[in-house]
Amino acid sequence: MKELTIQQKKVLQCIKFYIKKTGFPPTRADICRELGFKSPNAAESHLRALEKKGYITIENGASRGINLTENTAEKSQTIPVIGLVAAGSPTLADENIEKHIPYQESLFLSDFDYFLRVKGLSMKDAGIMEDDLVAIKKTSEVRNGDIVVARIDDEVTLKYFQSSGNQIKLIPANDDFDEIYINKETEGFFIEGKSV
Amino acid sequence: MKELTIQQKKVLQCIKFYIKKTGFPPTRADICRELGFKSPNAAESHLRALEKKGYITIENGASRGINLTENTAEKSQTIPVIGLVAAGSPTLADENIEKHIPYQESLFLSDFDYFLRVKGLSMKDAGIMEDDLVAIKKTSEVRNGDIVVARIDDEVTLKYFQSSGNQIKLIPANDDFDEIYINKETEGFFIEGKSV
DNA sequence: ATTTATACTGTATATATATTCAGTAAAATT
DNA sequence: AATTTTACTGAATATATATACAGTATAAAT
Repeated sequence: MKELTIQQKKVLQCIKFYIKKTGFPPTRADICRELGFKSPNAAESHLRALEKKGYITIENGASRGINLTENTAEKSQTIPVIGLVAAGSPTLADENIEKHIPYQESLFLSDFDYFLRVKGLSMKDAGIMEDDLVAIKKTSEVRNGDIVVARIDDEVTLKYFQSSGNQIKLIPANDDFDEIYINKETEGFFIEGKSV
Repeated sequence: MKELTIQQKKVLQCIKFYIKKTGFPPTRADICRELGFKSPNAAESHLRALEKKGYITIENGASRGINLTENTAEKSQTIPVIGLVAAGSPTLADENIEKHIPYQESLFLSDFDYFLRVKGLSMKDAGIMEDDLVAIKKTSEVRNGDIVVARIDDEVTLKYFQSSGNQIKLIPANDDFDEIYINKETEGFFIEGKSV
């Protein structure tokens, strides 16, 4: 497939993002708003270029008639892989990223932000073994029973989440490990995300 | 979530189908065309009902501003599971369906039509073991190297596909089994689908 | 018994939207 | 050196689209 220019890539990303956010494609005006163009024709021209290069199809006459071609929709993106080590990780800071791996967006539409490489066997009874990759979504909205990435100061662990009142229980899926009890308000305690 | 009426379900299905087909949501007029309504207000009313019941959100003023809510988009559907047995299966006829299993549409967007439960170990070197489920897409467009569901008269097997001219080779992934040679035009020979 | 929800047809309209035309200017290609 | 592509602004417009209003009729809920 023909290479895109930087601007064209921006427009394509803008379309993808807009669809992800709203559920439907943007209008010319929407693209202008997102990218700071002052004329709808700026968007129009880029769309026609993207169409010509085979990244999208445009239904003529239809509003929001933009369709990502199969190739574009499934265009492999990359997702960072982060190692679960004791001190301070995971963060998405560059120095913690093991590598980026390509993935088929269509296969993993349930959205997540990164893969966590598991160290240790504290979740082995949940089928999560050493060096497994767990898809993590960054969120602090977790429910009882969720497998969460919890940070206590500089230590980060993967555990089942169980909350009752102000008391939070972090439960490993391995009898050889102990449960952790912690208060919601504890300084330095934070839910980084959950497994999806 | 509040129950939908039959008509409302039809409209919701229509929206899902339209999005799958075109990549963007339908207009009121599109829905009317699909479902045979003669007034755009018929679609409008149904949309407002679907919105009220929480199945969609509508961006006011925007064209095609329909968004399936998370619950609706990920609404578990069911996929049939078919046992791979010698005589005549798999077909989607009711009597051959083991059961329907719910699945998260978002997790398996690469579309397929049914799961095939594998009997025997003829594909073991491809990592497909007895009782594994293989996702099958009904198609006769297959390429060399695809794992296909091939039917010869009443016998159905899962094999690698290799074609040269009119000659087709069906190759098992297990040295204990023999390759099958067959002519494209052979009566009773048919490619049912391929593994995805 | 009255209200509300469902399920439409039919008409009308403001506006959201695609799309064309006329330019300008720089960069890339031929 | 001439042409094409990229990358826009700015204005104009036909039409695609949402949406309100006026009805009709049946079923369900209160």
